Amino acid sequence: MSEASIYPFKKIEKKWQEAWRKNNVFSASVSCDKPKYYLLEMFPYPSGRIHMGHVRNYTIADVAARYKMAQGYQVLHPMGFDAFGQPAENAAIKNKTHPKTWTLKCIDWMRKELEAMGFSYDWNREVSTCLPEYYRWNQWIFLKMFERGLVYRKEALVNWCADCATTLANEEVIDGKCWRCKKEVVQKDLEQWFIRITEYKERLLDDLEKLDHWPSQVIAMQKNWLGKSEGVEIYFRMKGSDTILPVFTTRQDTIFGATYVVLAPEHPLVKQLIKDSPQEKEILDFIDKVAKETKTVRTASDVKKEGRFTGAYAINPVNNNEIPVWIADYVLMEYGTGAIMAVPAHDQRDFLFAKEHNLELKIVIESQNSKAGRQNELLEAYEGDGIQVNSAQFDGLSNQEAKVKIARWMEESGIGKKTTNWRLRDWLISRQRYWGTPIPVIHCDSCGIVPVKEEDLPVELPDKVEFSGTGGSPLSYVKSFIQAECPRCKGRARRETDTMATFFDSSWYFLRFCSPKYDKAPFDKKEAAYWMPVDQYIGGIEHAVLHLLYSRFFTKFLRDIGLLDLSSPIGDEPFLRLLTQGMVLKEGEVMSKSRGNIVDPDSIIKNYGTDTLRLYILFAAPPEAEMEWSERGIEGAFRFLNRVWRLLDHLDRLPKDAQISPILKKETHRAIKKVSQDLENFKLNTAISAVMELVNAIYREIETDIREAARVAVFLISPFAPHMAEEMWQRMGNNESILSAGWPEYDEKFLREETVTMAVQINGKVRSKVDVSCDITEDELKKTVLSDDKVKDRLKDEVIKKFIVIPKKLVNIVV
RNA sequence: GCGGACGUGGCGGAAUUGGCAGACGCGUAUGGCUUAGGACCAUAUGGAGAAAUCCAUGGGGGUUCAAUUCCCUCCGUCCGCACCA
Repeated sequence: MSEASIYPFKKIEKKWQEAWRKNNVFSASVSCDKPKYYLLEMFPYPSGRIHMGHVRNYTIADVAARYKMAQGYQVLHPMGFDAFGQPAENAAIKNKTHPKTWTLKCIDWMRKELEAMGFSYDWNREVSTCLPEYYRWNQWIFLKMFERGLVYRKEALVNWCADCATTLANEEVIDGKCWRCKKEVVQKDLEQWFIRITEYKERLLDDLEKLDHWPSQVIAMQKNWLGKSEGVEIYFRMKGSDTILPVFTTRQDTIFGATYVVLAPEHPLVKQLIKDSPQEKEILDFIDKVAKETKTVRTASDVKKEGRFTGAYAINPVNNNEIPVWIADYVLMEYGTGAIMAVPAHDQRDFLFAKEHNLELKIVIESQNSKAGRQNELLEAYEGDGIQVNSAQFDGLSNQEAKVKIARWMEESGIGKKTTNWRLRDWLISRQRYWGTPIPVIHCDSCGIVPVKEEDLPVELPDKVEFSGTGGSPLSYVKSFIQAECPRCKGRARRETDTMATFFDSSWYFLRFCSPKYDKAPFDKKEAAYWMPVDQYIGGIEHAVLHLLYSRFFTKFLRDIGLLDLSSPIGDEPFLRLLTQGMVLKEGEVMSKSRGNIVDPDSIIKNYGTDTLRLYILFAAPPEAEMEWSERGIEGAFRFLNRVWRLLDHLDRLPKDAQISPILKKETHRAIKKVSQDLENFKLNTAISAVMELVNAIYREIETDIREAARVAVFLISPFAPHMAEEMWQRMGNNESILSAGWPEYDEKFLREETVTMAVQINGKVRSKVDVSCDITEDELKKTVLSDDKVKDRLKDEVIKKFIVIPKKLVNIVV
């Protein structure tokens, strides 16, 4: 390749990035006469280097931002850094640098990389969550939650990652492993800080209905996570005592088939039941054994269900049958009441356990297809629908009907109560780490837990800390930090040393972007009212339940306390549209450091320029699908951009007598229409192919007057390859940035066709084609088609039964 | 087990209120331009066949004049949740 045929991307990209910065073209402000558009990407953790996932995420968004700007929207497109978190602390231990120094350096580095991609961020609005001017508002929001009873401290079994030396929220435990370090998570009894997110569960579930523009997958995942399940709590009485044992079930229709009861080993009743009994020791040993198992082992489906008989009996309240009480590892304390009624005939887990321990089995639902009397042949539990049998007054009903009636009957007779159970737990937010927002609370021996006064915020992180990397929060060794005065009694007190989970920081950053320098509240109510909700949010699917659930909760809470003024069709939901971009793969695997298959964006930018990288990453696959990295693909994108660039030469050499080509005119307007529609719907890969088609058409008509078509091509490519577009636009004689030149409009009149080629089908198979005028009548069309040689040939002796016309597309002759 | 997404050439992918399957790109082939080219230009490119033609959107079935698109069923892949009672 000769140098002359390669477009000077290095020079151009630098030139325009500087121009955009100098002229502040991406700064957003409240405007009365323009519609607003808030475009947001999930802000990155400042690891120091951007990877292809970032590139893809931010490029998708940047195209939308530039398109909306060109269309005349007032676009808010901010960027910031989710800057607290463990990697900084680990780096501190390893490199003997302070987490703050390390983080701020990484932020600088990353900001430069993002700028080199030419992204249209309003850098005046940048926020970093690790700075006191940001995290003081974390503390402020925490205090507001505290005031309203949404924050509490409780000793409980919590998830503990020994490797990270800290607690984890349920949402952070994936397959029993730590979401960050992938090491096994254990349960530990600790006193921790929780947020009562469960208070909002109904709203979090119901409002999912409003999110029409979210991927169904994310909606499903959140529903799943909230895990609403409706059933009945049934009260069993213990034989020989007044103790009541409530169990939860969604299958009250099987209550007559309950042949034993099972408690979780941790159930508080267990110790009381076995006290002084002969099997006490054996059972305590069993409980001990189960407690030592990790959750992954305990819940593995291939593990045999183990259990012990307690020696106690419970009374089934519907028929006064005495049934044995067992404990078993397959019943979990944290769900329902920690106790179940076992119906081995109609629940596979109970079935397996009953077989194992020789327990009674009683059929109460008969499948409609099966014959009665197969009790002894059961090979597995029957979990489907059917007709009630052995169920007293409910015999003969369908089980679905019985479900309703039994629930009502239980409520009326005091045997049970309709209950709704949720999977969602309260959110554990305290972490035993340094690099996070200090929880603004003081422990006083006489006053107990006392919140820090609002005017004393922020509680700043002390700079001087030791990072031993061995046990306990580094903050708990900083005497000057711990020593505090009780805000209430002024006595000597102790400052809380736990910090907040970083998901707290990211649950409201989108609101901070509306007024990032505001110092009277987390955000300016008026500014937020103008910009919110986020019109388009773009990020990875990995936050489907974590960040996206917390953010929805925060927004609702902040609205409830009157801080947020939201009036949109989605009410107190923060994100109108959500796009979850697919992952970038190499040889079918996710790019990752550990796999060593990373392609560094910097090297691509160096060799081909950022416009090529941007174009390629969007062209290779639809935004929400996975994409496979291909070096060949990069070259193809680069070739195409060079082809576009060479249009400048052809414009210089335009023949004096060049005529406007009606074909090219049509192609031009068709391209505007197609690209605009595709951009509207984030069909970016096909938008790019439409631009390619236009460029191909220009080259086919290169002898004609291509000026309009070339101008449009530059516009249409501008969201994807903004640097090249700016440069070409300028070289085509324009002084203003293409960003302020608007977006081309298409005119239907150029799209109208005089004639059209219609396919002629006989019995649904294409047999010929005819060129006809667009406004041909059906009679004339029929005549033309039937006089076509190929058709005549085919139809010789056939009788035409039907003649179907799809205007401008095809005719189908049925014989 | 429950829930979600998906299955189209050698490859990435187009086409959805049912209407010409394979747009666009990659790769490949042939030719041109060239001292040369991994640059550029032109042509071809789902499979079978000399051709007419036939076959083809994971498999099978259905609805229809017409199905990649709608329905049923089976197979397969990916993702989320899960001894959740």
